[in-house]
Amino acid sequence: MEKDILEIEAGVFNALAHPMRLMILEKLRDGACCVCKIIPYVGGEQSNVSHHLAILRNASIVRSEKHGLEVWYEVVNPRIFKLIDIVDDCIVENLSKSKDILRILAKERK
Amino acid sequence: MEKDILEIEAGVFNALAHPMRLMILEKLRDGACCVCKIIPYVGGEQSNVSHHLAILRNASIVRSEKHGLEVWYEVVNPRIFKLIDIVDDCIVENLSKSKDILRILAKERK
DNA sequence: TCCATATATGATTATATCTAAATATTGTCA
DNA sequence: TGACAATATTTAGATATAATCATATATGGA
Repeated sequence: MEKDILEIEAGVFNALAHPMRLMILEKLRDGACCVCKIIPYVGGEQSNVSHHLAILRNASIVRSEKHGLEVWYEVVNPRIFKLIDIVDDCIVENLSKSKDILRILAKERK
Repeated sequence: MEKDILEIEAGVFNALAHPMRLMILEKLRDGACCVCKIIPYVGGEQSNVSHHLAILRNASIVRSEKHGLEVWYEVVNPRIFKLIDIVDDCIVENLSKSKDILRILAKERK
């Protein structure tokens, strides 16, 4: 039971573990968006973008809706952005720490 | 430049995208812990656990320290738990929505 | 120094994922 | 109905990842 939850969690993280999919989500920060806008934004093959959209959809991170010929995607739960923001913060923190260390090392070498 | 950040972000999510690694992090919620305690907790081969620890370490999610024969691991930034908690919440939300839908469908079928 | 213990690393195999190209599906309009 | 546009799905080859087994390294003690 507990193990099932971990598998689902891992699935969500896995869906987020690709630069193109993160880029798609950035595009969706401002709200729902047509695939025809997403493709030029992320700059990839149509089939490849579609593939990654399907992965996000299967992980229940986004949902899609048809409007005539177009398909619009939107984020199911905006809290997903909180996740990305936290990771972003942590990365910036780590980077600035590394920078400090480099600076100290540089001084010591003088 | 922007693309580099997305790659690093994806790397962090990727490190979290495995049930055993999430389980290791659960074990580390209470603080630093010896590998010898982690192995029985997650219930896997020693070398396999060690591999997964290395993946978490390479992603700067955990760090290790030797104490005699033992190696102790701890989470670098406890905010990582916030990530897991948010995903957990979202999953629970989704599941309860699905449950509601199933209930409605069941009623309609009567 | 030699041995036992704790952990890490490397090699191998099976499996999953990526990209890109081709093909299929669906909706619109003439 | 037929042709076209937007998107999805399938497929194949290349690449990456996971689990396992065998081996290596480091430490503390006899």
